[in-house]
Amino acid sequence: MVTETVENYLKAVETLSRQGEVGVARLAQELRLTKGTVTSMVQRLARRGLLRAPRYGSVSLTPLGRRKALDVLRRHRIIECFLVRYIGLDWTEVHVEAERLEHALSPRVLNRLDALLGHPSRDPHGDPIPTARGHLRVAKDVPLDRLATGARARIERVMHQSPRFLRTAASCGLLPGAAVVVMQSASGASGVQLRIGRRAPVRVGRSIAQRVMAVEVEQPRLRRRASRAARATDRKVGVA
Amino acid sequence: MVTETVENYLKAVETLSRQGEVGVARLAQELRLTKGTVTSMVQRLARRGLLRAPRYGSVSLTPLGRRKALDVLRRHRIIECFLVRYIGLDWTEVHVEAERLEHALSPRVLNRLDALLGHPSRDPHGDPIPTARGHLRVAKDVPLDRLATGARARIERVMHQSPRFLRTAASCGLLPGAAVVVMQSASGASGVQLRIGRRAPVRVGRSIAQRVMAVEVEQPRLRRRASRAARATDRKVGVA
DNA sequence: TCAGTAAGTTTGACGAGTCAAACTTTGGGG
DNA sequence: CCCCAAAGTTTGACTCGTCAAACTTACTGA
Repeated sequence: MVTETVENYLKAVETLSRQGEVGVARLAQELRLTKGTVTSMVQRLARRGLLRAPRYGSVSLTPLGRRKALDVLRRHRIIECFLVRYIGLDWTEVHVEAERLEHALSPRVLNRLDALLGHPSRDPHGDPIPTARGHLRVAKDVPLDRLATGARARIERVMHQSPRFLRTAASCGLLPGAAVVVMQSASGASGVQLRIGRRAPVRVGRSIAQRVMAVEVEQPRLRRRASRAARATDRKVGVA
Repeated sequence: MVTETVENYLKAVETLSRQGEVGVARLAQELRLTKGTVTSMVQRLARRGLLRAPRYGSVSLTPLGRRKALDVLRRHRIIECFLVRYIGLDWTEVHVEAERLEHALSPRVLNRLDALLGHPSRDPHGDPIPTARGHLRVAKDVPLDRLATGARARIERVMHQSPRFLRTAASCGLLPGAAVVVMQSASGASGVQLRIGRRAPVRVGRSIAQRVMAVEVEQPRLRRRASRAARATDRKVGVA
């Protein structure tokens, strides 16, 4: 039987492994447990064939474990969609709710939700939803602070769970789907200067720019007044 | 912290106590645990002030415990409504789904659901929904096998969790809201003969008749042929 | 090369929740 | 009045998930 706890470990390994090696310390931090706890749990899960845990090495999912992890992730993200669209929760707040509900959702209810939502491919944060057969589309987006000056891009994902963070991002227009133009690319610790949609340019701090993912767009849409240099002195919408 | 397990114990005590004394054996049967397990858990809950557990006596809820029990019940029943109305599950099947989800529902989501549903007062089985302030309307309905011949009544509740049972009841028209006329009251082990809605009369077995609750109705709706065979003789059920 | 530190593991302990099996109490029928 | 079955309790054991603290390993940089 896969308990809630086990599901959380698998989910954590899956998500962390998209950003590098997954060590015990990293997992412990993510799950808010001690290293010792994680070591022993990870060893048990390895014995159960859900993940690989080479001694002193990086933890990784077995095909079985990955399957189950994507299953949880699918439930999580579908619930997020549902909470936003039908229950009317704000997208900045759904994560924690989904975290609780994801473990209590039967396949039957999940399928109905999925159908009701029209089989969405992304959750409200822009993260891709694994398919029912356990396939997860790999995103090829890039954090804002890796975009060059002049680049035009579309926001794909805002990768953070904290409502605080998400509200900040949302308040300056950084939400999935938004069009941005890089006025001044990231350098040093100073962040990026962006024009987001039709708003006046804003400076976005590193901590945010690293967590907001975008894809470049060649044809932004036809514009007549291409140059609108420094009209941005008022309107201090958001800083970070 | 009130765990899922604790919630289930409290809910069981609450529901069982509406049908008599709540002993350890009864609880154990309901929760599908051994008597020993229940004894020890019940003692712990008593220590925590959630219920009273006199040695060798009947278990009962303290005000605090009752409050929490009704809270769970409220979540359970609101979810049932929701699953039927929005998710499109059949009312005969929602119980088990609600059983899982009830523990994962935050107050915030619960309130949204409640509002979305228009603050329903009954769940799909006809059971009353406790209010947000912890008040539960006492039903004054009566099982079908206590109705006299000639009685006209409205089905209020179908008190069973099993989809099998509920489908059987539903298939002969016994669902909350249905109008029935007792053609022949229950006697011995032979059940009741009923006319349900406009259907042809059916005989309903004891096991079902005991679990389907109804309230008598004086004016069934205007009828022209007021006088009929066996009417005034056996009205021993009426409240007045 | 090697010391210091970060990462990982082990150990011993604990609470929750459970069972099986032995034991005790209660209450009703002969 | 006594006995016995049903109800309730106790005991000892187990798994899961967790922690703190001691310990080991691996890596980094001086």
